[in-house]
Amino acid sequence: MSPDLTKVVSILNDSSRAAILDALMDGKPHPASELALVAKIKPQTASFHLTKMLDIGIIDVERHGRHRYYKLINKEVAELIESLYSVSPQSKPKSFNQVHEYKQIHYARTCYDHLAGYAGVQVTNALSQNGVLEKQSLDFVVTKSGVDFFKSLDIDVDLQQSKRRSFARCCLDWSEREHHLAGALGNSLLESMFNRNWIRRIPKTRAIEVTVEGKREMNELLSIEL
Amino acid sequence: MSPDLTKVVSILNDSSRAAILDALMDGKPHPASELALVAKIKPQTASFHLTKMLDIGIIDVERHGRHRYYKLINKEVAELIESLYSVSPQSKPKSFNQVHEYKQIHYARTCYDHLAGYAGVQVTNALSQNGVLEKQSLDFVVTKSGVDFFKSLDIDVDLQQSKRRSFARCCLDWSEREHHLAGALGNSLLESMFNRNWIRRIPKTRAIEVTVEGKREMNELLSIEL
DNA sequence: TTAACATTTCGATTATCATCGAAGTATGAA
DNA sequence: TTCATACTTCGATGATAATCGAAATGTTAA
Repeated sequence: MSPDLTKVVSILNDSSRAAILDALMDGKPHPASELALVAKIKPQTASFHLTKMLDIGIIDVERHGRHRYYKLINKEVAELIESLYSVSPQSKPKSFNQVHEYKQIHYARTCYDHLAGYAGVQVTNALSQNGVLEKQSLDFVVTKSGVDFFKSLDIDVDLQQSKRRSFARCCLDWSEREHHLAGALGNSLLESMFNRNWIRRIPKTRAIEVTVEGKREMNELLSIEL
Repeated sequence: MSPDLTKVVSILNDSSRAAILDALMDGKPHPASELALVAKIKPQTASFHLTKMLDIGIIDVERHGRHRYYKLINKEVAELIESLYSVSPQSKPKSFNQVHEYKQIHYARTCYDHLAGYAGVQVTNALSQNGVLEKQSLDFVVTKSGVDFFKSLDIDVDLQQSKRRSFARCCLDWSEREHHLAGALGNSLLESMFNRNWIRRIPKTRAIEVTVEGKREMNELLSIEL
């Protein structure tokens, strides 16, 4: 069951909540105090917004000791928000620092639990061009040779396919306005890239940097220039 | 220059404005009094909303005598609104009458100045399958044989292509969640279908009905069952 | 137990905004 | 001119909602 658009739209209509959701777009749990900080509001106000978002069912809480960790309820919500942003470009950044962040987040970032941004779209397109994936409506299917490709990255395609969650969805990238790979396969690929030290999280943001090693390996494997 | 998402979102967040915009989605000019009527608000209130939408630049006015005709400023805005609706299904209709309207509008409607809904998507898909169009990212290109096909409907592809406005865009259909044909070519096709009496406007709505003649001809031409 | 901390609930304040009555402007008709 | 119509502007009202101080709850650490 997908979330109600009008509710999500009214939630997104407030700048504090938009900031909170942006922080949650990495798919990981964040404590309430941190979310208050990024939205530049007092903890009470953040709590007010968080219960509101809990009520309409787009986020979830886990209690650990005196902390409460909030996260997006599922990847459908992440994709809905991502696609809402993709329909129109966001406002231009102002300060020097903003320009830097803007570049980072456009280059590579996590979208829920898979890779997005320029790098995410480049990788996805390369996988299509090299005959690993084939786009089929709004999903990808893995080709025969694709199974071997993923095996070389320690990803068991059959295992991923058997999981309950959707396997290999197209997710609309707001910065590139093209599709990138999402779903269980997209997540496995992201994890594999972390394990191989091809990519690294940039602290305090959901931006990602591609290591020198990662650029070399991916150039060799997929003929892409990152 | 595409409209600012956050502004459009905040505009769409009000039910009166949503009703007005829905009425304007047929791309044609409507007098202010009519818009007040469909939104079930007093003329002053409608005027308030209309000036607001004028300010952010998503609608336009034409004065004819004592009337003022409002319309969407361009098809980009129509497509933005259409795609905002497509990311999540709208609420279920209640009354018998609503169910009827719901069915009509899902079956076929105008989206700005091209054909949308089940019929619109069917026609677009058939054009792809019959080798008339090819999807290329978020646009369509007309094949060699496609040029002849359109000529048989009195549409000069070269002429349409030379126009300033975008030629053959993919527009995301909110009811079918698939792409249909938009742009100058989509508009020409709609006009041609009206001229041939294949389709007809259903008064007071932006719903469209396909005539018996239209069903027969399109079945013959494109092998689709409408 | 006590103190510090994370978070929420409550209550008050303030800001924003949709709504509509009343009055004003412009146009067309008689 | 005079009246009706279409629409807008102005001003008041009421509803909604974001914000935060104060106080309460619960949790950890000493």
